[in-house]
This record gives sequence, structure tokens and C-alpha cells, in this order.
Amino acid sequence: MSTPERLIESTRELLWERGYVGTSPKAIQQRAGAGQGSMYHHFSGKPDLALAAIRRTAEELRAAAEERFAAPGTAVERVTAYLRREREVLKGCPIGRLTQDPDVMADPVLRAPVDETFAWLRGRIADVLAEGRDRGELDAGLDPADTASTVVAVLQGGYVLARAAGSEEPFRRAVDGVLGLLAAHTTTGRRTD
Amino acid sequence: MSTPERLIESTRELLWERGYVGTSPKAIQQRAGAGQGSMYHHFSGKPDLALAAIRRTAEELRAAAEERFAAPGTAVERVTAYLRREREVLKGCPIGRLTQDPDVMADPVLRAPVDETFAWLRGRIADVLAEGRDRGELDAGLDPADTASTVVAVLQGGYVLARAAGSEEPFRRAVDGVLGLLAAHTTTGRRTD
DNA sequence: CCCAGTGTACATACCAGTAGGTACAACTGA
DNA sequence: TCAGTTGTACCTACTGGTATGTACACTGGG
Repeated sequence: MSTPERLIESTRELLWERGYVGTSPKAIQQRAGAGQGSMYHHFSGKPDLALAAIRRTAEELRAAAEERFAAPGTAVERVTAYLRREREVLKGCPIGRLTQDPDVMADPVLRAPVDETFAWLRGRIADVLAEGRDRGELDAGLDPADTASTVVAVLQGGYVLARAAGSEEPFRRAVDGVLGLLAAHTTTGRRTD
Repeated sequence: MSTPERLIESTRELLWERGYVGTSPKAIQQRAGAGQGSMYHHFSGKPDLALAAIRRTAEELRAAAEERFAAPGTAVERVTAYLRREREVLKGCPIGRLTQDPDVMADPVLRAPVDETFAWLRGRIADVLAEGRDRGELDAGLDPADTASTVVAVLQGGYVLARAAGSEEPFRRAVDGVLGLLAAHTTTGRRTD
């Protein structure tokens, strides 16, 4: 792997583990096995490097999500597959955690990919739900946009609960809970299973 | 206000705004209008001060929540009142944000109040929902513990979405979404309003 | 040669805390 | 009663380390 590549990957890991304010250029260099001069040669500074790292992480997240949404199946099946896909729950969401970083949120350039990722995600899930509703799989009274926001929020909040508890259990429960609620809105009616 | 009091309040504000790693003793002192010696006289260091601040914040959060849960009304009404209560949405949850702070999560003493707060919250909401189910207000097939986790997750995730978007809208939508889903589980059946 | 890529030295500020000292009030014992 | 002691609250100065870069010298491949 090239030096810029190693620097970006190290930054991605550190942003995930420690956030932006908790990540120093020195720590990035050490993890990447690169010298200081090398880092400042390839990137103008910490924000520049962080931007590259954030963009790449956002891109990966989007691709992984789209994989589930584009799969065959009913709307609820696809949303379920997305919610239940394998995740490093205790590490949290690498994009969501950035919303707690004051320096990221204060910089419009760094913040943009975070904003765009969640906007896309909410919109994409809303589309899936609207499609399910139009196909007659889902209750017509259900608001796709609101429900999509709920689904994404359950995910992000599930990470918070799991980290607080030091266990994946609350995450699983939150996901099961919202899927249970959603089941009652399918046109097959309430489930008792 | 006494000096220790001012120090605790400043720490609470800074933990909320910038997190633990983003908050320096110096910043705390300046905001509190206290000198360095003064701070180290009253508190053994940054973790000690943070503990006092976190405990107080957790206590307040719990009291504010209990106020809604103990109010009269159906289970759904009380959960709705809790979810819709006035909040500083864009600032996020002062307790939830701590789960993204590596130094807080790494210290069992600092982490304990965070863990306990969410454990209590999930349990308390589960109790309210179980009560509603026993009273016949809610569908018997609904799992109170799972649904309670979902409710708390929607809240925490709603903050994340709102901060990412720079707008309260996604938070409101997520709350409306989960309440809409919950409505279908009331014994009056599905709503079409 | 030349220049992208890398290494080392230096610069300035901040972090988190320790050391040591001042002001003052309360308490002691002769 | 009153000099002396103790304890509380607070302050400034100092310390070793880190944060975030600049400046510049060097090296090897085209």
C-alpha cells in the first residue's frame, strides 16, 4: 500500500476509535508508519486528511447499504436485511460518531459528507418503504419519510445504547422492537409469532 | 454560586459542547472564573471533576424523565409526552454523547453513570409499556423491553440525525415515525388519521 | 540534473498537573 | 488575651509532554 493510502486508512481507524479531536497527526503517522514530512507532503494538514478519510468511509457505508436495498424481496425484508446485517456494534457508526465532534461539525467541508450520507440513507429507505406501500405490502397510512427516519435513528441510537451498556444486547432489542412495530403495518395484519 | 459549584457547572457545559477529550482543565477554569490552584484544591483532577458533572447531569435527566412517566394518562400518552418534551435537539443528549468519548468509556468509574442512566431509562419505559399492556391499552404481542429500547434508540439516533442535518426536522420525523408505528399496536387498532 | 518523496530539526502553543506560596479565619495553650 | 498554629481557599510559576505545523536538507529513480 502506498504512503497516502496508509495515511488515509490510519486516519479512518483513528477517527472511528477516537474521533477527530482525539486524533493527533502524530498518532496517524505512527500507525501508518510514515514520517511527519511525508504526511505534510501528501496532505495539507489534519483537516485535509480527515476529509479524505471521511469521504471514503461514507462511500463504503453507502455501497454496503445500497447492496441490501437493491436486493430482491419485499420492502420490510430489505429493511430487515439492512438492520440485521453484520456490524461492529460496539465500535459504533464511523459516520454517526462524527456528529459528536465539535470541530467536524464546525467545518462545513468536513460536515458535508456526514450530512449527505444521512440524507441519502433516509431518502433511500423512504423510497424502499414507499415502493412497498405502492406494491400493497405496507399499510397506506404509514408515512415513508417519517418511518425511514425512525429506522435510521434506531440504528444510530442502538449503537449509543450498546456502547453505554458495553453489550450488543440493547442494539438487538432496539432493532427487534422497531421490526416488531413495523410488522403490524404490513398488509398481512398483526403478527402473533 | 460557590467556586466548586461554578466549576461543576462549567464542566457540565463543556462536556456537553465539546466532550471529555475536547475539554481542557484550563477551559473549565476560565469559564468558571476560577484559578488553576482553586480547581485542584476542590477536585483531584479532570476525571474527578467530570465525574461530579456527569453524575449531576444524569440525575437531572432521570428526574425530568420520571416527571413524564409518573404523570397520569395511558402508556402511549406518557411515552409520547416524554418523546415530545422540549429538548435542545441540536445540542444532542448530554449523556448519550459521552458514549462517543473513548476516555470516558475506558474508565469504569466515569462510564458507570452513563450505563446506569440508560439501563434505568429502558427499564422504566418497559415498565410503562408493560403496564399499558396489562391495562389492555396495548397489543399483548408487543414486547415491552424491546419496544422500550427502540424508543430510547429513536431519541438518541434522532439527535444524531438532527446534528448531521443541522436541523431539528429529522428528529421530529423519527419521533413521529415511531409514534405512528406504535399507534397500530394500541387496542383501538390501526389509525388512519 | 531534478524533483517527488521522505526524514530531521525547529517553533509555538496548549495539556494536565505539581510545587510552593499568600491571605485569612478558626482554634490552641499559656 | 493574644502570639502561635492549623486548615481552607486561592494564586502564580514551573514542568515534561503533546498538538500542529514550517523549514529545510537529503536521497534515489527517470
